[in-house]
Amino acid sequence: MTTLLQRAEAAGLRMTGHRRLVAEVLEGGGHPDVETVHEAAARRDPGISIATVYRALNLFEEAGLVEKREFGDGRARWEDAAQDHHDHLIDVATGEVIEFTSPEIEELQRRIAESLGYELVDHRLELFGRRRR
Amino acid sequence: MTTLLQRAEAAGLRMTGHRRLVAEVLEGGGHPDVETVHEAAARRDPGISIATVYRALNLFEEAGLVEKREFGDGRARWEDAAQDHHDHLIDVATGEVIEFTSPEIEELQRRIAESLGYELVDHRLELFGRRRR
DNA sequence: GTACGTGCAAAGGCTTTGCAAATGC
DNA sequence: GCATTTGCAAAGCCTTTGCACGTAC
Repeated sequence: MTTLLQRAEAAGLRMTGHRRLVAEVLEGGGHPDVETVHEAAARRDPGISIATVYRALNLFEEAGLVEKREFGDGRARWEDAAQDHHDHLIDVATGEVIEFTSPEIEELQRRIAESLGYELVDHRLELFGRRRR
Repeated sequence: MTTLLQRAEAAGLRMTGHRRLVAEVLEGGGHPDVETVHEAAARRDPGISIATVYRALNLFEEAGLVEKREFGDGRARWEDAAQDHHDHLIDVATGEVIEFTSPEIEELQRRIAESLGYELVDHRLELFGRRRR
């Protein structure tokens, strides 16, 4: 299992201290927004600016190493793209994000796109739910 | 079949001339962004400001009459909520938005949420595709 | 030494908002 | 008349960017 850092180096990116920090934060998992990534990185190197975090995230995204998500609250969330593909369920009460996978849904989506005359290149699926008591 | 205007009145909203214009534009269908709604409304009454369009759309949304969509390009798109529920396929080459419905996917989503211990309250599904030749 | 990375502050894009004037009922 | 709506411009929020300075190799 390769780390984000290893994949970034394999992609030919120059991995400076700051970029390493951002990569390590993302490896911590979750779906942090930019500010959260910045705070976590700044805990280890207070010198890192938020502009650098933005630039690093965009750089990683262009290289296909991380994924940008929009959950509808106006700011982007980021996650390591190394993991298997998954979708998200957002707890409407707490904002908690739960990951899940469903080969069935993936296949159904592909078939729907096809029936409309399209080749599926990407998709976005978010469920919003309320925890059952 | 009720119009957006009729539903807005039924909801107790004061439907001024400007709000009527915004409602009529949305009834024209499609997935217009705010600027597009404003342009269309201003064609009929050049006096309407974009602030009023924003306020009308948010008002309608709070009343559950229209839906706000985010397709990842940074601006919101709006549509009349009267129609049957549907999802969207976005043509990655042209940005064209195609609506579709799939009871199978709806049901699958409900079951997935349930298996995670959640009651599904909403969802968002967008497919991104490339037209097949 | 040259290209690249970074901090800072300014600017950009979309959206909201404070305020005074206009409008609806 | 009085509350609500509206236009305008300013401000807010997230994100990007210009520029000068630092750093990597």
